Amino acid sequence: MKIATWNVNSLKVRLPHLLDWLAAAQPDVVCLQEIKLENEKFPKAELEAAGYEAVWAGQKTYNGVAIVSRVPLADVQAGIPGYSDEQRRVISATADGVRIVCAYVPNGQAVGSDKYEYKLGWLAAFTAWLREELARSPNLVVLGDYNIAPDERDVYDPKVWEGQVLFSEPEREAFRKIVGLGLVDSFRLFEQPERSFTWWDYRMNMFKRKLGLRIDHILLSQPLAARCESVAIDVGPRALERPSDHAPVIAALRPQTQRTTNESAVNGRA
DNA sequence: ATGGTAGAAACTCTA
Repeated sequence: MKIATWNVNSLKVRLPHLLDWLAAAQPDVVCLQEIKLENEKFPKAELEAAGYEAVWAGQKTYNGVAIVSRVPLADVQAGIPGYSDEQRRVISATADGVRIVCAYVPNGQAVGSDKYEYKLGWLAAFTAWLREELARSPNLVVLGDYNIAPDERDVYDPKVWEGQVLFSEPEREAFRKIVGLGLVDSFRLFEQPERSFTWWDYRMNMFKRKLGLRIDHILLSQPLAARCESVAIDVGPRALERPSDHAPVIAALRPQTQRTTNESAVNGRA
């Protein structure tokens, strides 16, 4: 199974990019963030025509998440149970025996701001819930826009970003706590190019200058990490006209029945 | 030190 995450920054604007990318990358599941549209305006028919079903939790103007899949989705749940939040940031479903949590972590705006406090409180609630979810579902993937660069390697200039929102120590500590539940940052299971990023500010030609952050992540439970054979950032869509400011990240998982030592190709489609 | 861009919406907020 190929599973991906992509903050599309408006699904209305980015639908052509998404449809092109589905055809090119052939993911089985794509988790979307910042769809920025009301539930009634979700492009269900367009995705169905491409062979994908979807579940979503949208709202007007801001936030909004969706899971798009060509594998049947079951047990859909929106939000963090017991955490009241008007902002649509989480949707979960099960596909092919894998429990999928699609998350859009708050941005936090600036260290010390009200939004930053909301981000840390949100992360605490998210983490407490994930602990239970992981106990219920050993095959768990928690993916999305975390709005946290966990390591110095994940920031184009750690000196510039030290103490700044997206890279501040409390945020990175919150990320480590999530990983500490027993999850793996799948991207780092494999050798990766230097300066691998998933987000580049629209301003100041940051993408062309290759100055970005790695803030979108695919965290896998141990059983899924054992099945993971590749993880990559696809910068292609970020280079298109009128792009999202984020690039998709895609992970390939071997089938559950296959031995982890088996080297036969299961990702034959490019 | 500021502003630079993009999206949605509506003259501003969020990222």
